[in-house]
Amino acid sequence: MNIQNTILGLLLKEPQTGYELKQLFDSSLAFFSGASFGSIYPALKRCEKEGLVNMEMELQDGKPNRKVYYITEAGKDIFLKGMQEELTISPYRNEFLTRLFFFADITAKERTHLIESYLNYLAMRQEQIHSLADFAKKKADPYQILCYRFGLRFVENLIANTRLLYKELKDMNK
Amino acid sequence: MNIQNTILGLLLKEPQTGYELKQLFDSSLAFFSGASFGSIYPALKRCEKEGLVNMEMELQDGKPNRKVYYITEAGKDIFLKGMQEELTISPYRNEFLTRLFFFADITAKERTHLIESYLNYLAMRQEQIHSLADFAKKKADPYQILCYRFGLRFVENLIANTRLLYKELKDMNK
DNA sequence: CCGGGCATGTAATCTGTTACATGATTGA
DNA sequence: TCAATCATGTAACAGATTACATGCCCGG
Repeated sequence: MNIQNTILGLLLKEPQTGYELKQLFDSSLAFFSGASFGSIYPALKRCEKEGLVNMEMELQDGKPNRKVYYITEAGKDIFLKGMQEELTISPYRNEFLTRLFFFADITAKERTHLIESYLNYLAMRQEQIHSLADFAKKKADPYQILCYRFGLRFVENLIANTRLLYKELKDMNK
Repeated sequence: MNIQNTILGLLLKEPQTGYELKQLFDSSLAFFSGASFGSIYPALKRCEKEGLVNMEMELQDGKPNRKVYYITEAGKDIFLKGMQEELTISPYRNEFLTRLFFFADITAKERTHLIESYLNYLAMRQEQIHSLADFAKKKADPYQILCYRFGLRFVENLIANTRLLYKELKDMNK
């Protein structure tokens, strides 16, 4: 699922502006997706040109006008096709594991620091998901709640795994 | 860590050709990294131009000549700088979780199929790591063994998590 | 005789981010 | 007064992949 199809999926739930889509990418979707304005706005224009969405301008005073995008039947078709395609996972690059692979080349202090940085990062990710509890309770559909719970367990597992690694590292020097 | 620095790290352990580096990316590093020839060969050329590696041609008959690359002191410096930089994790896109977020839009059959596909994928990943057992026992340094063990637990957790998700999904229809 | 392994490389393409540009309002 | 929020957009760049091009040897 590229950004375009993810946007179509979001518009299927509710018509939105590019700005609001960005906020969704930064909150509800932040754990497993993301997008910058530089990719959202061009994608919306492309979709409009191809008839996948319609745009309606909402005039505002004081603030810039809002361009609200609605998905079309053609857009829905494209989105569903993407959802039904065989699942192909593009090889994902894990920065932490790559560095761990080369731990022999740095000092003990640097090793410790890297693991602690990673644990800090994971704590931040965990908070990020926890902050979605409200969304999960109020606006999420049952499957999005599964998604939320899956994410929670995923981070918990990662943290436990990293702590174990930390322990193993310490035990090596005994 | 971009591909260039990963290559430098590998050359620090042992001088290699681009072809051999590709094999490493496809085996030992496959779980958390990856690279195509189209990125490896240009990276090696760039490194040579910048004095980060030296090249020695090994003439072969029957087969094409091998270009063996050796890391230089300058190359080692660059690699270590990369290792010592603050850990920054670029937001990673999870194809499966993205689709799960939109499960409400597809049929029950398609939902089941997607989860099963993901479990198949994870089983493949698990096999991929298991196939490194020999490497871990013979050629890996102690930290690479930690990396290997971390990876094993990571997939195991993911599989358990996905099975739980599967169960939760089934329980929804009761 | 054909596919796969060995071995190198380039060009076109893709998909996205970062940085820049604009500009009004609101709250600390 | 200064930063943040609302709101849209473009241009330059980055970092890779895919497909193509070459060519010999070996085993089934």
